[in-house]
Amino acid sequence: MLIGEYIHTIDEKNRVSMPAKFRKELGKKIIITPGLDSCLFIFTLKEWEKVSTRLSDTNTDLSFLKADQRNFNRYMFGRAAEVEIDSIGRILIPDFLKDRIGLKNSAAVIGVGDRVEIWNDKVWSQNADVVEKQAPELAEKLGNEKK
Amino acid sequence: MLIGEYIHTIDEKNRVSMPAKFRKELGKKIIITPGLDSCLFIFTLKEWEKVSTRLSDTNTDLSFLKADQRNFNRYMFGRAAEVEIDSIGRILIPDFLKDRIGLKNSAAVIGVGDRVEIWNDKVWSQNADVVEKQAPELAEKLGNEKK
DNA sequence: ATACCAAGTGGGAAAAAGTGGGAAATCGGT
DNA sequence: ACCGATTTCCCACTTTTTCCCACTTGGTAT
Repeated sequence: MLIGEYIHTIDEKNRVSMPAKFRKELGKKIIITPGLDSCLFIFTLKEWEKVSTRLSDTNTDLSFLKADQRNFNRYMFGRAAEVEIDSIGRILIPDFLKDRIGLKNSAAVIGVGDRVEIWNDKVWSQNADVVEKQAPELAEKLGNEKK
Repeated sequence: MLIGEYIHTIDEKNRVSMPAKFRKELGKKIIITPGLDSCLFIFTLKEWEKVSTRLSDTNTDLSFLKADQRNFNRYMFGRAAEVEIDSIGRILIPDFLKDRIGLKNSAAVIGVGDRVEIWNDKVWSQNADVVEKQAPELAEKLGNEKK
C-alpha cells in the first residue's frame, strides 16, 4: 500500500525521487497522468490496467454521458505518459504535466493507497489544511454511502 | 487489549517508546495516522487492514472519481505512515504528523482498546479533565443510543 | 540495604536515501 | 554525415535514517 507524504526537490532536469518506500510496489515503469484537483496521478502498470479498462468500458454504471466520457478519456489517456524509474528511483516529469500543476523546485509526493499523487508542495499543504477540517464529516458521509 | 496511559519523551530523532505492555500486541510494524481530535492513531497492521478496506473498496468503484472520496483518501492515506518498531520498542514519528498535533518533548501514549493514541501531553491532560467531568452523562447518552 | 532486572532514554557509527552534475549516447536539423 | 542540443546513464557528495550499544532510573527480590 502506498501511503505517506514526502517533500522532494525537482532538479533542473525535471527529475523527482520516488520515496524509497514506494519503489518496490511501483516497479520499473509507471503511468503518469494529469490527475484531478491540480495534481498528477501516478499508477503502477497493474493499477493502470484496472483503471483504463474501467474507464473505457461504456457499459458500466459510471455516471457519465457517453460524450462526457469520451472527453474525460481524452483527458486521462491523451496526456498520459509511460515513464521509467531510473536506477536510483527517480522519474522524469514531462514538461506539459509539470506546467499543468505549476511545479517548480519542490513537489509533494503523496501515497494515496493505490496511486501516488504529485503536488506543488504549497498547494498540497493548503489543500491538506482544508481537508483536515472536513475530515470528520467526510468520514461520516462516506460511511453512510457505503451501506 | 491496549489500555493505560503513559507519558514518554520524544527525543531529538523523533523516537517514542511504546509501553512495554503494548509491544507484544502491536507486533513489528504499525500504521500511524492523523486521528480525530488532535491526536494520532496507531493501528496494528491487522486493524489497519480492516479500516483501510472499508475506506477504499476499489473493486466496485474507481477510488478517484468522486471528489469526497479523493479528499478523504488523501487525508487517511496521504498522511499515514507504516512504521517499524525498533529492537527496543520505539517508533519514529514522521515530522508532518508531529507538527500536526504540536508534539515537542513529551507525549501521552494512550491505549484505547484496539488502537493506541499519541497526544501532546498537555493537551491530553486538559482533555482528560474535561472528559472526566462529562463521563457520567456521556455514558448515559451512549447507553440510550445503543438500544 | 544492596544487588538485580526491566524499562526508558540518549548518542555514535554505519548504512541508506536524496540531490547534483558530468560524460556518453541519442535525436533532429541542416 | 556533421553539428548542436537534448536525453540518458552513471558516479559522487551530502544529509538523513537506521542500527546498535551504553547509561540511567525505578521497582523487586534477596
